[in-house]
Amino acid sequence: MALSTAAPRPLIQQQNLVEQVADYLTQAIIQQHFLPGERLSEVQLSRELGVSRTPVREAARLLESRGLLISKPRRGFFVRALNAVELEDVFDLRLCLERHAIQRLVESYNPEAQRALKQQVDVLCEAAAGDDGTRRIEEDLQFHRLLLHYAGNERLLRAFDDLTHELRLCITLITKTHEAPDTIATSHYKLLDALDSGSTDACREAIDYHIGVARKFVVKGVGETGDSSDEG
Amino acid sequence: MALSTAAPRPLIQQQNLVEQVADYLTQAIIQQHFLPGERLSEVQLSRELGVSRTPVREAARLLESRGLLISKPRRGFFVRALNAVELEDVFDLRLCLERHAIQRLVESYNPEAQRALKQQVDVLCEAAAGDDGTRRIEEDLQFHRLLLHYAGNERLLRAFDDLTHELRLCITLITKTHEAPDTIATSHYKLLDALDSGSTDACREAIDYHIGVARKFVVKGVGETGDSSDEG
DNA sequence: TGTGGCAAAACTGTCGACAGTCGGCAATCG
DNA sequence: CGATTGCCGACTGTCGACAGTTTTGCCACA
Repeated sequence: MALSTAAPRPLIQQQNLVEQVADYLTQAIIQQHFLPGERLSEVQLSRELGVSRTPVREAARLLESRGLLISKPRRGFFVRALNAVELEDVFDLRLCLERHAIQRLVESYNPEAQRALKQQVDVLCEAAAGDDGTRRIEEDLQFHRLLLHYAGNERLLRAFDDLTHELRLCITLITKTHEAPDTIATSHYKLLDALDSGSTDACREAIDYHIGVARKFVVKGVGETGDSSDEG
Repeated sequence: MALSTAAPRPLIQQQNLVEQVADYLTQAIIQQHFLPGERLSEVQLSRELGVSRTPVREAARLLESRGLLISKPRRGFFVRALNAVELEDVFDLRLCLERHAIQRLVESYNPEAQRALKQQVDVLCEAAAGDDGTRRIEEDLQFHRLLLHYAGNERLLRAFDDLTHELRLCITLITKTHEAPDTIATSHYKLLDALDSGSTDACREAIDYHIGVARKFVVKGVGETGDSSDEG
């Protein structure tokens, strides 16, 4: 939210039906009101939301491009189900992006970035102490988003945002396996320390460890629930 | 091409209008039939292609998600114009992805991958000797796509494919500044040699050099034409 | 009781139409 | 003569409808 990239958008914008439907669907999927692999009926949704099928279709296409839905021709849209391999790939790509970002960032580290990141870690720690698991994840992601932002490559940030959509696909799972508050705190402060040190090696080591831990927790969680999907 | 502009009847074989329109638009944009920043009228396009606005809209949304078009609410779709900074970001992300891929690949390098890559370099060299600039680029990209493919991370490959769409946005520009055939050949063989050596450092050095050269050529080309776009 | 096939229902892909909105042009006012 | 306001055309966002396809439900038959 706070990441306004100098976008001079209209101050008052009536939100499209498409965006509203997309938000609704996204939340419904994240909160597992639609289970992985479940089919979404356009007509049923449009009746439910009181709009025509057109905005529903366009919203569904949008979510498909974000990796939340999968469309099969003449069959409709299905909630995407990530299996263990796909989730491993997601974390591998995340590692790839964040390694790059933190190394770019350490080259141009400045007080503004330092302050913003530190503040976000504080917010995150506060959230981590609370009960809202979803908020904990979101603040965590927001920290990493800031990291990517201050790396100074908008395209890199977009790639990361695309990834996080898929991460949110199993957010309820993550909330259950998320680390303890103190672990989160120390883990993120280590990243800040590495940045402060100015050492690219230290940064790389810190981000590798950080993402490695997250990966281990989440992938293990998926393995336990046996969440997988075959499509034919 | 496949979509004639005013054919009498079976304009389009009944498969998937959205994909066909998307292909048509993609080709038209790549071949600069629609110039960067140009506005695309839904009604005009639908009349031109002999379909209704619905498939056109969905195809345009698809191309928007690929970064080829930009939509402004109530204004329509515009051909995306990459400025120098955005193009630098694209190449920076490409470097990020390919560095990661080649280091993953060197860990699991096998004869199959080796053979496929070598064969593609041969194809590329053959294309490089010819006159078709677009094919040269496509074979080049195909080599790198294979590289990502054999790295064994499907999600990484998808991120790369997303990037290449944006690269194709200025493909006519790239054809003009593309390296000489012999440069291309030696450059790609160096990558193969690095992989054969099994050294991660050598691989990283090779890919850094490789992408650095490409970046320099393309960004310079954009700078010369002064291609930029501001949006309000 | 289990199976195969047929008919009905439901759904997606596509279409044309309507209404609200945006940008440009001209008439009006200072 | 320049700035402002109201109007007009064009276009997008949204809708309901139709046609072809897929799924479902049922019944006959082994």
